Amino acid sequence: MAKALKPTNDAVEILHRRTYEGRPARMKNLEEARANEQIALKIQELRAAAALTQTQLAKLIGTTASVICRLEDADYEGHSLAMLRRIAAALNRRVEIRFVPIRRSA
Amino acid sequence: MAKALKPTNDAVEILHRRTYEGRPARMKNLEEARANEQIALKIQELRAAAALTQTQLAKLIGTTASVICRLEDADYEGHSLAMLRRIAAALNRRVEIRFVPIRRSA
DNA sequence: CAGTCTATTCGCAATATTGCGAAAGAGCAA
DNA sequence: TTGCTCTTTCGCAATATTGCGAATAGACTG
Repeated sequence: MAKALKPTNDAVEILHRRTYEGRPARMKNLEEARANEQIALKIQELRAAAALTQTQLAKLIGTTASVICRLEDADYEGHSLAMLRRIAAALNRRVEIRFVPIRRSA
Repeated sequence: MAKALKPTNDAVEILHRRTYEGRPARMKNLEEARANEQIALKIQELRAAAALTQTQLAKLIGTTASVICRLEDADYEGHSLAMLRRIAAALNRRVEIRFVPIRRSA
């Protein structure tokens, strides 16, 4: 029968537990949801700053308004780098990606 | 600025030369290709900094080594936010996305 | 040399994202 | 009210990304 927590000095195993098993997936989803929300908001802001309607921006990047609307929905979870870049390019910007260290309090 | 070949120990510069020289097809989407390349490199760096093998990182995010290898390929064009976040989370980081204005001068 | 660990490439199925039209809601002005 | 513009939601097909094993190559050690 399996031990609840088998002894290990395998750093990978330990980190895996910490990341996926020991923790409710809720936290990760929360952070992700927040991030998605911010992306949606950012797209909205960029479009507004450029004084474009959803239809206009859609045409700029070669898609339709419903797609833009979906991207600006705070609950949308399907953001992709490809799409963000298309929008950025249309608005004369580039997508900068950084891996920022997280401070895990206690 | 001079674009003539000069001695360099800048890894990005070296990789850039190796990737683009003699491949005019790339010049079209140069910026995007370069961005993908930097992402690949960044993943490699993060993994190395964490002292992980591809297999170990793969297990951390619940996939296989071949997937990690693909992500670290400078020619890979399929980078997604979802995957970047999984990697970031495993390495105790978060993905920060910014739309930065493009300076086309000079 | 064999053995081990790591990295890379390939092919295809499974899943996720995008494309797109149609319909309807919201707001505003005449 | 009607008309107009913009936005939002829905469903499904088309495309893109991921999962994953197997095979290969490279580096290193004894």
